[in-house]
Amino acid sequence: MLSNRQLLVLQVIIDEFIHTAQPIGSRAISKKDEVSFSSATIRNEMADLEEMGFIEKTHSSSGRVPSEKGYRFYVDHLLSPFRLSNTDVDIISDAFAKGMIEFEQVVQKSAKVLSDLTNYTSIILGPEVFDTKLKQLQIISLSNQTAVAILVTNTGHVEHRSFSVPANIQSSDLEKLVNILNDRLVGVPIVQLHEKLSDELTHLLHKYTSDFDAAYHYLKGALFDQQSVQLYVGGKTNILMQPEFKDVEKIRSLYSIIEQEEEMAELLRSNKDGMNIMIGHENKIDAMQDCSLITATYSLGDQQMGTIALLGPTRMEYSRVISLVNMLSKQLTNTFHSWY
Amino acid sequence: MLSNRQLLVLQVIIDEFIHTAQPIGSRAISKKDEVSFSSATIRNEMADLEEMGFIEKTHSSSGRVPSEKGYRFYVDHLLSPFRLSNTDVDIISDAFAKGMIEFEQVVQKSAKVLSDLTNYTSIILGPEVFDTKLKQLQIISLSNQTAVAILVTNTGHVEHRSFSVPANIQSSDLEKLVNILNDRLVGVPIVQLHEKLSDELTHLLHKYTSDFDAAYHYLKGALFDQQSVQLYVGGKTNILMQPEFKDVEKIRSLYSIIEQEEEMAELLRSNKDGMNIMIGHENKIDAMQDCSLITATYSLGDQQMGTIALLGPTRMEYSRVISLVNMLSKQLTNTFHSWY
DNA sequence: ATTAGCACTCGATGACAGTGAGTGCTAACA
DNA sequence: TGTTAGCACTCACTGTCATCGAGTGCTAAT
Repeated sequence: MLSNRQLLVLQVIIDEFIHTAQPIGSRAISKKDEVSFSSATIRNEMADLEEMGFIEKTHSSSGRVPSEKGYRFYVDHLLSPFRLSNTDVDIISDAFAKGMIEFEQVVQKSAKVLSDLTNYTSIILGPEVFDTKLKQLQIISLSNQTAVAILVTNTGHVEHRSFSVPANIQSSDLEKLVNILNDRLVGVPIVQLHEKLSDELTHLLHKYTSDFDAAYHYLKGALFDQQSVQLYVGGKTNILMQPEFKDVEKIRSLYSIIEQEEEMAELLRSNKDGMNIMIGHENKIDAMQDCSLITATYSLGDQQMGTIALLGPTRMEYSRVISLVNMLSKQLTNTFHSWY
Repeated sequence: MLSNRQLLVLQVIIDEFIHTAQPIGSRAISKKDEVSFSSATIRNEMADLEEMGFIEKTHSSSGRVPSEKGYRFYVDHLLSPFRLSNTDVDIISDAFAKGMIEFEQVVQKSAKVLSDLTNYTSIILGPEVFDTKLKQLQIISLSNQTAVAILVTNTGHVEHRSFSVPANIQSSDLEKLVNILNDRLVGVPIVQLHEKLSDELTHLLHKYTSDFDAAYHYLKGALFDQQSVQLYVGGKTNILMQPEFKDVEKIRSLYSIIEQEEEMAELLRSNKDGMNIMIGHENKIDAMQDCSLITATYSLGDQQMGTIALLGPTRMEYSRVISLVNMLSKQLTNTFHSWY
């Protein structure tokens, strides 16, 4: 395979390019302390590395730039275990130090910390609701015609929705309905809630007046209309600071992808457990072909819960970034674990 | 002041520039149907208009471009009452047609519609809570150590916050506390809630065990910690489509302003009732000096409630945009009015 | 008062040469 | 045989120069 010297040269090229975003020439490499060969020797090695597809020229007499295959090799074989700086560790610890209780809060904070530390864009797929159970259902009348339905889960998640109450339904009817629903549904996993609500209760409700039917209809609409994906994005504008995105068109296409929450969620969900690194064209999505996407799952117990991701240019500070994503996913897992 | 012909020329220049974003030459103007003078005549008028500061050259032999003073004159004196197209009206009506009940929902939708229709960025300052009253307070225990506090207003707004319960507080204590609080606080305007909570209840609570003190402390923290500004932004990426923003640096500074919610809210709040148009340097904020900001207030009864704003380049389609902002603010006012 | 005509300005475009950072190759060397 | 010095070559980049054309301002004719 690759000689030690070739490994060294490749490593230097990628390390350097990651920081300067400029093609690297043989002379620059030979001047590095850890390299003790002349530029001519380096040139030979570089020609070989290019032939093998690990590096590329931008034009016939330019320095070399890592190819996607180069990056892939780099993350697979050349990454030395990276020690996060104390400040990095401190910042993350601090973020988790304050007693946070809500999923949303924790995840939001994580997204912010991750994007701030990396200057890339973080995307976190919020905790999926596999294990989440209904804690309480409430309906509060606001006026004769309006009411707000509130759903609380055992994880502290609160979902609410206002709806208009048809004239023929009394607020006392609603109360009764809610009582029945609470009796039957508290403790039911959220994912089964819709089903349970339909299956078990439809006939039960029919025992009572037909008003319940209408009420049920409205309530269902109120609670299950919007299946909201929990996607938290941090540092969206960090993309603008990367030199590879000085083209407004690129930025636009990337933003429009990120904003398609359903697709992004699907993309993140599709990753396997643990850490995943997608480099350039390994990403299916067109607008991401100049980007790398690093994902890691976090979990509650043995249930996978969500995904934490970082989106940046292929020229990414992989070693540090991987450690950060790793640490954050562990922190999330720990935090959630400590709650139950 | 300005002769009719000068008015005509100025109008043509601005109308044209708004659509092409290119400097306009005398020949182009003279070829317009509504203009029946030779290019030489136009040139003389343009020289005068320039001397008066309404138009500018980008270089010594270029066509003319409107100055900020020109835009100001245009919106003050040259805007013909604009009839919105049927599709525009339909889209807005449709958006409000579906029975929406929550402030958030309505405002969010408005922001989206406005930015979609204009291709600019809309910013809506959500309904301020002057008239909003507490409808109900709830505390739901999630586990021994955690609970979620839920606050519902008469406007259907739901605010919630999880918090950890100190070991020495029983969930029954919390229940009692909430009962007391509800007795005393339901119907109290949200703005006074904090004050009322401190003033009236502190001594009352002392009657009971000191545990209440701690519970009160936690509850207060849970409910009043974050005074969240309700700022809804729509079409943030529309900025990227404007030719005046092909410079990434400009985009960044603009985004960073928009993201400073507190400042933006303050800016929007500072506008007087009715419609306001700020052109270029009339905006205090540096990053907005190439932009125009159109704001309009919407209201509930005679209480001012919030502000709807549209941010675009100074080269803005003023006539249509003003009508749209106007219509939307009216729609918001109507909608909210119909609720009470 | 209007306009035709003309000299002038200046950004944009393309051709061209010079520069320099980089390469590949060859021949000399340890 | 692996390494390196040397050299010819490539090509992006920069600055200069001429050309072009859209536009102006001014003057003189109508």
